[in-house]
Amino acid sequence: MTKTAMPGFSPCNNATLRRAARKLGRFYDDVISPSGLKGTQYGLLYQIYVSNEPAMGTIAEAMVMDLSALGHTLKPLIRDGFVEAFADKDDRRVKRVRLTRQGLAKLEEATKLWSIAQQRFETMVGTQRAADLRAMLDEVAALDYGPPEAALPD
Amino acid sequence: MTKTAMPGFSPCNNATLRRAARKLGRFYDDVISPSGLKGTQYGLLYQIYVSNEPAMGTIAEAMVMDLSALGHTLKPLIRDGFVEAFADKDDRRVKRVRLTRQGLAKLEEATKLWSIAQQRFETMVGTQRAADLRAMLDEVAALDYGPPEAALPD
DNA sequence: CCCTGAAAGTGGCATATGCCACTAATTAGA
DNA sequence: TCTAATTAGTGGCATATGCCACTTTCAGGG
Repeated sequence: MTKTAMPGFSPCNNATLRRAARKLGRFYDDVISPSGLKGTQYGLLYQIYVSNEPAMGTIAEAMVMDLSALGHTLKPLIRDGFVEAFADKDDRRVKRVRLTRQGLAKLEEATKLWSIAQQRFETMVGTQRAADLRAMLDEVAALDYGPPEAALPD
Repeated sequence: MTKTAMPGFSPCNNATLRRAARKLGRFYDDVISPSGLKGTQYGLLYQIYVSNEPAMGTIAEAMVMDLSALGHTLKPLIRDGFVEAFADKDDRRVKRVRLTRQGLAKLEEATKLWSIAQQRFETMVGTQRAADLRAMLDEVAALDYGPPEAALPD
């Protein structure tokens, strides 16, 4: 087996994770594309859908995403009328978001496609192994890479 | 435990993978940042380093990355003098790349930082579990999501 | 040797993500 | 109550990634 025939096989956990993310992302994107949404956008609409008119910070936290990055990612979805934002009534600093009627319709349309991708993937790696993988990834996403220095209790 | 205290827990393999990639990416980025490189750039320099004056297409394949995306990502590294490109002598369509003296020095500098991140991560999740995770991710990156339609043999 | 089709990159355009510097709105204090 | 510190977002800037339309080279078939 020539080394050029296989992936990079770097021992770096980060590089390996990104490599897999690129590949899987393209797969989901391809399958979901007929809806006009990217995989990431589908995930964002879904997160908003399952939340209760969440504040931006809440979504960012749930998605383990930078708040400003979320704001950027949200723009095209708002521009296309799938999501609408409004100020919180008790704290005007807080901006909440919700799906529009179109957004909900688009989410439902995309969910059918997502199911195909999801199922195809799970058929290939096995439902149980996929669940194990997600569990491991959830753990990674929840890790607390303690503060670089200081910030110790008391 | 309030639900806002944990990640989104989406059943979507793609969303879960991206979520973990964002978190881990930031961790490695933070630790490697003193070198001035991002985690992705470190990975790219490393890949070039372990290859033999690879053609762009070869790197793209090894990293399971789009060729044009690789070209874009390579620009800042060439601009900063860490990588240099040159045409293949037998096929002028092919562009090969290699690390410059500075690039090699920067890679060595960054590798020390990378080791810290790598070790901190593995201490948290366990060396064996990290290896298992990478194996699973390498498998995902190597999957063949057969052609959408047609393209069947004969 | 000329023409056609495949192969390798480039550039433009759009989304994905982060960090940093700021602004606006709240809350904690004196 | 007026001010300092904190919290939630925004905008700008830079990298990360992809897709598509081209341009340049090669490899073949006549």
